[in-house]
Amino acid sequence: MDVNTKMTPLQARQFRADVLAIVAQIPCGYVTTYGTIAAWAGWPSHSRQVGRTLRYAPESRRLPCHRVVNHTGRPAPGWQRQRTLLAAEGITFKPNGNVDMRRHLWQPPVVL
DNA sequence: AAATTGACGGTTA
DNA sequence: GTAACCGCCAATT
Repeated sequence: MDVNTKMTPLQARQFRADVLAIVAQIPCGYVTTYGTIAAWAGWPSHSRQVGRTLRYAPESRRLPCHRVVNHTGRPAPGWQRQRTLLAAEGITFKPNGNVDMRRHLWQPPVVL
């Protein structure tokens, strides 16, 4: 689709669905970033919308949304429990409290 | 309609 | 390593 035009409501609905589907694929012990998810969903400049989607994502989906951090490895602001959940999966942190992205960053499989 | 906000990304100093 | 910016865009005020 045309990435230079505003999202139609239909596209926004599809985007949110794609975001949730991608999050569901993040393996245990790994994390990915908002920007990565946005790009794989087909809207590379919509990383903020990924964050909004996950914030409003219902618990009933039981998605591993704690495995999504920003590009510096910083956990979501105002959600202290996320760090506990990540640590329980074996995620290691840098001295500054961010996720060690070099070890745990997951990227969706490249389509050849 | 205009300004602000935010679970963000990237560059520069 | 940190901090200050700038770009981004739907939702909210």
